[in-house]
This record gives sequence, structure tokens and C-alpha cells, in this order.
Amino acid sequence: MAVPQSSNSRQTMPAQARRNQLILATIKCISTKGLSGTTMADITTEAGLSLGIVNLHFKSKEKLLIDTLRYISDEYTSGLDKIFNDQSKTAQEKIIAWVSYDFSRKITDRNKLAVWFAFWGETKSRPTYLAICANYINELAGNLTQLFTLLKHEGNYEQVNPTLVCTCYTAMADGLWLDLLVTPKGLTPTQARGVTMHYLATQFPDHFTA
Amino acid sequence: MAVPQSSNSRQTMPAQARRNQLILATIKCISTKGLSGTTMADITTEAGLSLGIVNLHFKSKEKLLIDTLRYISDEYTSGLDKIFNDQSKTAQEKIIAWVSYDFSRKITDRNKLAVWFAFWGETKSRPTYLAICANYINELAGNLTQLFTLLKHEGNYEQVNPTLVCTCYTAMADGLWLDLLVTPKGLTPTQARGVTMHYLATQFPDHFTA
DNA sequence: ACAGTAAATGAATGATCATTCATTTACTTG
DNA sequence: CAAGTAAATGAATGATCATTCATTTACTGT
Repeated sequence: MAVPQSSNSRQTMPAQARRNQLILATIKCISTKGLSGTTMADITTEAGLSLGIVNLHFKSKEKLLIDTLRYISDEYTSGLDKIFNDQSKTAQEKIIAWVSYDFSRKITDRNKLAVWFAFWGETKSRPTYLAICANYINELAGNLTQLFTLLKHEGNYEQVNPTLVCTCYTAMADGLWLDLLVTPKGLTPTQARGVTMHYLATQFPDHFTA
Repeated sequence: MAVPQSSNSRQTMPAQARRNQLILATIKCISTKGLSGTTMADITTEAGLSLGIVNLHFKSKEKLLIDTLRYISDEYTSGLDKIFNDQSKTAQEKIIAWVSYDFSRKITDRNKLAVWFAFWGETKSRPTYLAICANYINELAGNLTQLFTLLKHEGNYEQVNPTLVCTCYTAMADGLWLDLLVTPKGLTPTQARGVTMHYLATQFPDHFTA
């Protein structure tokens, strides 16, 4: 990791910065070695630090993993919250910004996608992982449904079911992220974004184009 | 696992039957303990057999895991191939059968879904896992696209893009499966099927209803 | 019924890995 | 600058786990 190296052989940093550094190293390791293949030695080597550092800043490996999930989860949620609460945007603009965000470089980074799906794959056996995401999942679904409801009334789309559209969009995004992760030679993020816009255009033809 | 217990304390079975028994035990273990949490002892205990049995029938744990992925992958593919090659069905009927199959009990079994996503989560770091699925993924996408193309011409749906519809449907199915796995209290399989039918109805309104 | 073969067992082995903690190094404050 | 505190190190420890293989048990054919 790119840490400014001082002339001293041993570095000292405020605890919070070290924690972030270790979380970033963990993301990289999970991406390249898998969740089950990532060892403490891998993480600390990736971070350029000593073996004992993880138990100093996190109490255990498990806690580091949980904080890593929380990190990418918070990052994702806060980006969408910013869009949702932006007073200067119309509902239509917010939806477009939401979709663009979902398929932006920051979110479709394969290292982060690998972390997401590594944790989803363990969710059934580790309820803790799900608990971290459960709240934000419901909040985001509520917000997106609200935007679709607004657009429905603005555009007199009598037949549109906002809850259904939200479910459908969310599932599609999840599936497209999986696709971006496992077959990077297939769709590009921009094309994936196009797929979802194609769907939204079927629901709100006066507001979106495929 | 429910194995008919003979009066003898020690059982003997043809190799192929034992292999299947061990694969089923592996599916159960991955579902309840996660991929990283599943040990040889877990698997053999679940199967009611001794510790050494895995290395007798598979050469290693890794080979057992790979054969487990191949097992559920083959099971899924063969079901869809049967539908696709059924001469008695029209394109419309095949698509309906395809969707029904995707959200049938057999496929939405949470134990199997857990195995799917456990492996997807490790795909980036273990190319072997992807290699097992790569062939069938392309074949199925080709078949489904073909069905959409047939329906497009049958129904004079000038504006429909079959490749896009296939991508969109596939992503949606993946996302809905993830949903069925992680939030079983949310959508039911039947509701998930309804979501995809809603989408197909936007593309082929004369053939499908939401 | 006996010999020969295939299947199954599980204690022992050795490798891997998370965690600990005594020691060292760097920063801070008065 | 000296004493005290916080951060960092990495060798040692002990637990976990996949794999091995000598032994036991069951099946098959003659």
C-alpha cells in the first residue's frame, strides 16, 4: 500500500489511519486470495507491517473482517444517501444519479465486488455479516421506492408498481455486479448501466431512454 | 443423511453411490458452516462415515469441492437442456418452463443457493471454479437468446433486442436468487418468479402477463 | 468355505495459522 | 532532554485441520 515512508525504519501512525490501512489491505487480499485463503500474514504483509499489528488495532481477525464489510457497506450507503438527500435534484435526476453511481468506477471496482460476494457467500452460516447489511438494505430500498413513487405521480404512470420496480432494479443490479466480478471480459460497467436503463425505460418511457 | 442402515456396523457401497453421498453431505455443510468453515470432519460426520473416506473416493478436499460445484452445475444445466430440447413445446412454452424451473423448489433450495454463492464469492481468486461454470453459462445464454429471437419474429416485436433481454433476465435471476438466499423472510420463490414475468411482459406483452 | 480383493476406518502426523506478549522503538509532555 | 506513554514488532505457542496408512471388515467368485 502506498504509505509515505519516513526515514525511520519503523513507522507510527494514529490508530484510525492504521485501521483504514489494514482494512484496505484486507480488501486487496480477499480479492486476490479469497475470504478463506486470506491469512493474517497475508494482510500484514500487504500492508507492509508486522504480524502483531492486527490484534493491536482490531482485537481479532474476525473483527477486522467485520469492520472491512462495514467499511464498504458504509461507503456505498453514504454515496446513495448523498444523492437521495440532494435538494437540488428532481426525482428523475436522483434516479439517474443513483444508477450512475451504482455502475461508477468506485462501486464496480472488482476488488470491492469480490469482497461483497465473498461475504454474501458466507451469510447463511454467519448471521453477523447479514446483520451489518440488513439495516442499510431496507433503508435504501425504501428510498428508491419513494423516488419511483414520485415519478409515477409526476408522469401519470398509472400502471407502475413502485415496490415491484425497486425489487426488480435491485435484483438486476446485484446480478450485473456478479457478472462484472466473474466475467470481466463480458459486460463493461457502462453496458451494465445501459441494461438497467433499458428496464427503467419500459416503466417510465417519458423520463428514461434505453 | 438418510442411509438405510444394515445390521452390520460397517457399510459398503459402490463407489459412485458413496461419492454422491459425500457430495450431498458437502452441500449441507457448506450451507450451514460456510465454505471456509467446512472441515473434512464436518463432512464425514454429516455423512455418518469415517474421516478417511473422502481421500479414498476423492483424492483431496479440493477435488471434493470441485466435484460438488460440478454436481449442482450439471444438475441445473441438464434441467434447462431438457426444456430447451423438448420438441413438443413452442418457444413461448419453453420460456415459461425455463422461468418456472429457475424458481422451482429444486433450484431455489437454500442449501444449493448457499453453495452457488459460496463458490461465486471465491471465483476471482480460484479460476478453477469459474472454468467449471464458464461453458454452461455461455451455452445457456445462447439457448435463451435463441428462444427470445424466435418469439420476437413470431410476435413481430420489432423493437426487442434478444441479447439484451437475455442479459437482463439472467442478471435478474441471479439477483433474485441472492435475495432468496440472504433474506428468506422477504420474497418467496413464487414472488421472485412473478418479478421476472413482469419484466418479460414488458418485452413480449402478447405472450406474457405480469 | 476359503482366498482374494475392494471398501472403510481412525489414530497418528505434520503443516498451517491465529493469537500472545516480552521487547524494542517512536512520539509527547513538562 | 528525560521520563513516561503509545505504537509496533516478530519469535514462540498452541489449536485446528487435511492427509496418510496400517489395520480391520465386508464382499465376490470359485
